[in-house]
Amino acid sequence: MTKQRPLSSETSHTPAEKLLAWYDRHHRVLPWRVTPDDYRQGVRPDPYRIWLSEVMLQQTTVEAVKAYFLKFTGLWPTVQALADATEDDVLRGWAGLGYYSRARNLKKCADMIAMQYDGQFPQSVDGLKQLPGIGDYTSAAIAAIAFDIPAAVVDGNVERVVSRLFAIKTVMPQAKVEIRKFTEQLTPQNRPGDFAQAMMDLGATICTPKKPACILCPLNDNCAALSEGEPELYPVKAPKKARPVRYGAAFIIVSPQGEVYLRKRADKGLLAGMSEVPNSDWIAANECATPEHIMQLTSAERAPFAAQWLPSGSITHIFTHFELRLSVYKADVTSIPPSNNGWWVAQQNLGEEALPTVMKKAIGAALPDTFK
DNA sequence: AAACCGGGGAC
DNA sequence: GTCCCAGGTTT
Repeated sequence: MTKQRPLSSETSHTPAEKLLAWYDRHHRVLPWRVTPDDYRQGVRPDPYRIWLSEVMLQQTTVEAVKAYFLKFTGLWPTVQALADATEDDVLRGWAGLGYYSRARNLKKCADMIAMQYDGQFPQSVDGLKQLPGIGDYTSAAIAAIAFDIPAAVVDGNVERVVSRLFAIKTVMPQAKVEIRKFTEQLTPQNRPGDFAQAMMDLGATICTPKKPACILCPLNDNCAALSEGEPELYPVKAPKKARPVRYGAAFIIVSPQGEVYLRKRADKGLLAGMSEVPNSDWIAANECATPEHIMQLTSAERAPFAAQWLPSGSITHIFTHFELRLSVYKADVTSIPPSNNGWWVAQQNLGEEALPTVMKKAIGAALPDTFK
């Protein structure tokens, strides 16, 4: 009696089994990742490195994270080492990566693990989710990848893959509930960590937002969106709102020794706890704003004190929810009026400060050789 | 549910 | 220019 064979490429393998077989051949090699072969040899991921990578990867591309991950693990190889660092150390290390509350929560979390958890990460989704900076996605990702717990790991890649597999018509973010349910249904008991990473690799390399490579996809037989003919229509998203423009002025203050004057931003709100050059408030102007009004918003009259302010160009910087246009002014001074509680930094040492990109742009406009 | 919170790369 | 990236927190 011969065994019945399927007529098409459709087999009895589950989507998870097909995806894991694809992952064994096509997985990305990343600095924080244990390869499937190494995992079979008994190698296990370091929960500290998985946590660190997952926080860095929140809304941030793999390519951008690599260098920061290597820098952080070099400076702070363990969660205890990170707990022993200062918050300013961590913010300086994070400068340029964005979403700086991640760095502040990272430090808080390291302190908690060191002080209250005996240096060990909780080995459950619920336990992990109690920690600062660890939400639905990151708790599931650490549980799955570091501890091989069959948690449903749903990031932007998985949302795209699953919404296409099942041709989910519900608009985002309302569709997240359905997507989670389907992801739980897909997640296997065997190799859940590799399954989560495989879903993300599939979304990053095959099931891409535009022009997905469906011909190469191990799940193309299972994909309802491909059957419909336009997989790139998923996930369905609502139109986005326009980004308002804010205006202001930044002031590069230079000492006789060529140092630049910096100060520290408030510990809440935009760029919290980071360093800055003195600058005005950033005011939104609607489309009806007159050129005179914008001139006023970007004027040297908004400086923290009177000086010979030299117009030194302007910069534009895009934040998540507004666009910022700053006029930049420079002045050489011999002293700073009191109540400007900042500090002086030699120009060649500015790279070691916790300067967000917008501030590096402003300094670069007035002092072009600073960040070469 | 919506707003807030960076920066950069691909197109 | 647009989109979106291994999202979390706050309101």
